[in-house]
Formats: sequence, C-alpha cells, structure tokens
Amino acid sequence: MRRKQAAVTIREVAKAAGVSVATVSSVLNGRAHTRVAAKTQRRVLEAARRLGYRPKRSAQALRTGLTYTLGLSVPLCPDSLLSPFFYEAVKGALKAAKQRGWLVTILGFQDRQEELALLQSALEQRSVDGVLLFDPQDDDPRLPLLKGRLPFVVVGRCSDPEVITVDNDNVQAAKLATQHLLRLGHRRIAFVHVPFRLATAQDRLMGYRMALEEAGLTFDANLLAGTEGYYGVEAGYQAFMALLNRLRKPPTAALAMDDALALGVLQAAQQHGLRVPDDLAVVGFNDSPFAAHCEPPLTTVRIFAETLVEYATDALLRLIRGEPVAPKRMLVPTQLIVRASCGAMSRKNN
Amino acid sequence: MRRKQAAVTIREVAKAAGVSVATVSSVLNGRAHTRVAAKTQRRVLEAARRLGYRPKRSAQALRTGLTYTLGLSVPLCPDSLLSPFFYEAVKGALKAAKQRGWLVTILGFQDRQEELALLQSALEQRSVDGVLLFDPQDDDPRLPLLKGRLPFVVVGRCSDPEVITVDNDNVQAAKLATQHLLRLGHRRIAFVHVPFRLATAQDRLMGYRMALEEAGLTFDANLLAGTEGYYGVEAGYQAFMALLNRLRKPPTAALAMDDALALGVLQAAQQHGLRVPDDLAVVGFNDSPFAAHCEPPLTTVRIFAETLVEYATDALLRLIRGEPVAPKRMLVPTQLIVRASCGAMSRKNN
DNA sequence: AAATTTTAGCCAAACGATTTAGCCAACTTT
DNA sequence: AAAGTTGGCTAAATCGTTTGGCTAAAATTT
Repeated sequence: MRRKQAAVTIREVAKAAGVSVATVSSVLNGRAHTRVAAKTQRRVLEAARRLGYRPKRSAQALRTGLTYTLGLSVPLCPDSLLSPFFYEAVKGALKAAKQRGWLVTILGFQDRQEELALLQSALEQRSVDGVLLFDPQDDDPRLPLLKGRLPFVVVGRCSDPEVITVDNDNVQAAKLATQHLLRLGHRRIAFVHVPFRLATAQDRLMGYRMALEEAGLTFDANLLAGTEGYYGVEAGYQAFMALLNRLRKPPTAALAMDDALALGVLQAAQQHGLRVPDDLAVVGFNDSPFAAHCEPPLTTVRIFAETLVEYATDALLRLIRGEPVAPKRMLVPTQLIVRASCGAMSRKNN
Repeated sequence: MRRKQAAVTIREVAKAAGVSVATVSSVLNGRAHTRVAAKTQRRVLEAARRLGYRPKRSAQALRTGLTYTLGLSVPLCPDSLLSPFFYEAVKGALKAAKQRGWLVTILGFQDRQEELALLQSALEQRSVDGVLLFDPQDDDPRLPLLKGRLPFVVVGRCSDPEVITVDNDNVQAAKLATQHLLRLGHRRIAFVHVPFRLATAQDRLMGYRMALEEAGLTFDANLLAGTEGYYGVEAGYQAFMALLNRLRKPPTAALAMDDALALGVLQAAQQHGLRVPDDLAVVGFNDSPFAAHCEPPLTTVRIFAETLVEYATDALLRLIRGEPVAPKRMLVPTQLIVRASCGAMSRKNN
C-alpha cells in the first residue's frame, strides 16, 4: 500500500518511441534549436501519451534552475481580520499561476523579522523563483535583501520607483467615499486611520484631503483619529472615543480606513449617544464579510484583492521570464458600496 | 540587477574544508553510515557556515525523491465565507511544517473535478510528498485516486477506517450547545443544517439528538430545517423561513450549523416578528468574525481550525516518513462561546 | 609479527530531466 | 563532381545532491 509505483521516465518514452531522450525532450518542449520530423514527433507524442509520461518537477528544477514555484509572503496574525484579504489573494495568485503550470507556496510569518529570515531562506535554498510581498513600508528591509537576487513584486504602494508594484487606487477610493459624504451634506468628516507609516494610510488621507479641498473646505487635522495599533474593532473604538472627547462638537460623518475600525466607531458613537446614521454617517473600507450584517449595515469601499494579486502574480511571472512588464506600477480601481450606515438609504426614503 | 550571484555548492564547501563532498554531506546530514572525526566535523561545519552554504532544494529533491513540500487541497469559492477557516488552516499547516523545514503549497480548486485533476497532476509530477484533504464525502473519489500512491490525511470525518483523519468533535460540540439551550429551559429546539451527505452535518445532528434524548425528550424531525445549498446567510434565511411557515407554533430556540446560517435565522425571525433572544434563542457555529458584532451578538461554538490542521499536518509528516501515526482518528474539542443571542446573558441579569 | 577489526573518509554512481556539440545523409549550389 | 547547406537525430555533459561500496590507516587482537 505504501509502495509508489515506479514513475515513467523520459528514457522509457524514448525507448518506446525508438528515439533518443534528446529528441523526446525536444518534441515535448518544442525547442526551436532542434527540429524534429513531423512523423517522429507524432511517434514521440503518442508514446508519451500512452505511457502517461509527465516530466518530474524536481529533475526539471535541477536542470533548468527554475522551481516553477512562487512564494506568497504573508503575515499570520492571531486574529483573523486579514483572512478575507488573504483568501482573495491566494485565489488571485493561483489563478495567474495555474494557467502556466506554476505552483504557489505560502511563506507565512509572525513578525517582520521572521519574514526576513524566511525570505533569506527561500533565497538560499532557491525554493521559489520569485515572491510576492505585501504591505510595504518606508525603508522596507525586504527590498535590499531581495534586490538583484530574487525577482519580486510588491502589492501596495512602495516608494522605490524601480520596484514593480500593484496597488488599489487608494487615493481615488478615499476621494470617492469622501465625496459621497460631502454630497450627502456633511461638512465635518472625521478620518479614522492607522499609522501614517503605512503607505495605504497616506494615500487614503490624500484622497480624503483632495475631496475636501476640491469642495472648497479646508482640511482640519483635528478631525483625524489615528490608531496606535493596527486595524481592529477595539482600535477604532479607542481612536474615535478619543476624538469625541476631544472635540466640542462631534463630526457628522466618519470615514474609517477599515470596516473593523468602522465597527469600533459605531460602538463609540452608540456609547456617546449618537445614532447612526441619523447623527453620524459612517463609511468603512474593504467590504468585510460582516459589513453587510452589522447594525446598521455598513457603507464601505470594496477592494478587489483577487484581481490585485492576480495582476501582481502575472507581473511576477513576466519578470521571472525576463519578459517586459508593462507598467511598473499598476492601480486597480475600487467600488463604493452604499448601505444604511451613511444615511444615503434613509434619505432616499424621505 | 537580474544576475543571480552564483550560489555556494557542496563542492566548494568540500574544497574549503579540504575534504570530499561525501564527507560534507555526511556531516551536514548526520548520517550513521559514515562516521566523521570530531575535528573534521568542526572544520566542515565552519567552512559551511563561513561560505553560507545551504543545500539546493531541487538537487536534494531529485536525489532523495522527496520535495519536502506538502499540498493543501482547498476549495476556492467565489464568496469568502470559508476564508477564516482557510486562514486558520494555513496557519496550522505552516506551524507544523515550518518546524521541520517543509514547505506548504496551495492546491486550490473551483470544483470537485478540478480537484481530482490537480491531485492527479501533483501525483504525476511528484510536486508534493503528501496532501491534506478537507471535507470528505461519502464515496469520496479522491481516496481511491491517492491510495497507495501519495500519502494523505483527511481533515474531517471519513468512513474509510484505513484513512488517517483529524476532526472536530462535532458530536460533542452539538451536544454541548444543545444542552446549553436545554438548560435555559428550551424544549422545542430547531436544528438548521446543511445536507446530510456531509459528515459534519451527520455528526452534529447526532449530538443534537443525543442531548435531547438524554434529557428525556423525543427527537422531532419536524424541527429540522435543511438547506439545499451550502452554508450562507440566504440559505439559512430560506430554511428557517420555511420551517416557521410549516409549524403551527414556532420553536423557542434554534441551533444552526454555521454562523452564516444563524444570521439567516436571525433575519427570518425578525421578519416573522420574533425577537431574539426573547422569543427565540439562537446558537451558531464556528465563531465567525462577524458573530461578535451582529445584532444581537451570536452565541456560537468555536472550533479550533488551526489546531485541527496542525495536528493533521503533523500526522501527514509522520506518515510520509513512515513513522507510526498514533491514533488513526483524532478528535479536537470545541468551545461554546456564550453571547447575547441565546438569552443566557439577559437571564443572568434578572 | 601477522591477522583482524575499527575508524575515517573518498570514489563514483545515481536521481531524471535539458541542452550543447557534432555526426551523417540528403540536398543544393557552383 | 566537389563543396557547402541543411535537416534530423544522437551522445554526452550537466545541474547539485546523497549514498553504497570501498580502501587506507590506525588500533586491536591473536
């Protein structure tokens, strides 16, 4: 039961077809160098099919120097806030990889340091031909480690202009969300954000400001509510509570950088006696699974993580093959999903 | 920038240490066959460290016949309901694999047929040394395909006694949840479930029945609300709505096989004019991210997917190495998480 | 001192593909 | 008819390890 049946090798195919292994390889890989007569080709193909021959990956890998495997370098947090993004990301990566017969392995890490060790290891063992990185930061130590040694593509915005990146159009996304609130008559819109060290936060702030300023309003830093930690309901609650306590007059709307943060805003608002959406309109980000089901259902900006990562993977594959990678930085648009929490729904009912 | 710097090979280490490659390999792999003097060992180790030698995976793979890679055969659904489970699963698999220096690749499929093709392919190309399968069904076609050809472990219950499985203790879980409701005084408890073709559904039904019967109640099939499709808010809504319309008197409690189904139950109840938890107590399963944040917060049974898959991966690794795998079937306990939706909270406040 | 055992380490053959260089016949060209 | 071309294929090298078999030298026994 444990014995593996001997697999078919290229040698056996060669023997069966009455040619040399070189010819078999030529036929199967369609090499330009050696042309093979049509008749011989047919014979080889037939023999390969009949014997059920599939080249052994590890032998190919050794000879060609390619593992035909991509690495996804992703954080493994204790909570599962990232899980929808992760799932979508894997779907996207697989979609792009599968078409070309590539595999995807997960390089999962707990902290930045472990990530570096993992990348280093992947590099040294040459276990992958390229990696996808997420969530770039200023002065990202991963880039110098990888540069010139292993092809990589970054998902998210990244200051280095050399690096190939694919990102959500966060500026546009925040701008549209803010404009939506402006259109509903709001003038004092809070922005609940994660630390600005993250590029995403910078971009969304940018979009928020642009919308305000294009509407003739001046940006007011007092309306910023920053979290210390990362995304998370509690973080949103704390940040918004602090904002409410700080201001004489509460804002009439809040744009949160993530649905979890928005949920925290909802809780803080409730505790502060503000009704949503009547006293406070709330807009989140990412269209998390719970966004449609919380009370009230959350207006949110949907991002297309699957598409994002699919593009990134495609670019990475090109990069590895040495093909030209069209634009060095790609932006994927987002979509505003209007639900009850911003008041647009009830307004329609008036 | 694209040039990879030539990697260090075992030959260079051998030269640097003034020994043969065989000796280097012996030292590094600690083979019993060839003993090496302590002094020489030190010299080799030092040379390897100094040069930063890491054996090339693909060469090892070719020579040893092992890829040191595990496959996770997981469904890729359009919606992201599975995403928390998937995330936890990957965490668990990586935790077990990483310790021993193994890699994990994702074999993601859209439908059963694609899964078979993928497994077949992995088998033929020998791209993984073993796979983890999820969600077994009756007469699962994956088992005959893999048996005797590729080691595998199944996550979930599986009728074949030969197969190594790791599963949640679903019987116990459903029993405890039901007992909780019984303790709160409920006597007419609905059970909202997915098709019984799935082993999980069978097991949870079993636990539900056991609790009822041990409490001296007779099982009433009229209180079953089955979905046609799989998990999903809409499915739960439909199933429970149908139940409510069918019965003269609504049940006072509902146990749903998943939080998404429970959410559907919540919606159906609301539409039917039943208040939760006052008129209807609701308990879900899986402690989904939204469970704590919906209205009212959902009492639910938490499962430990990470642990589950960690154990499964560990068993798989053992199986691959030919080590004995302790019990052929392992059960991981679950945990009831009490929130407002079952009424236990408000009761306490009386 | 010779025979035997043990220790320490080397040689060379795999593993299963890809790829380079070259051979031979047949066909063109001059 | 001699010289070059080309088409069609093969032999052999190669990728970087691991490992079974072997052999000197050293240690031990007879």
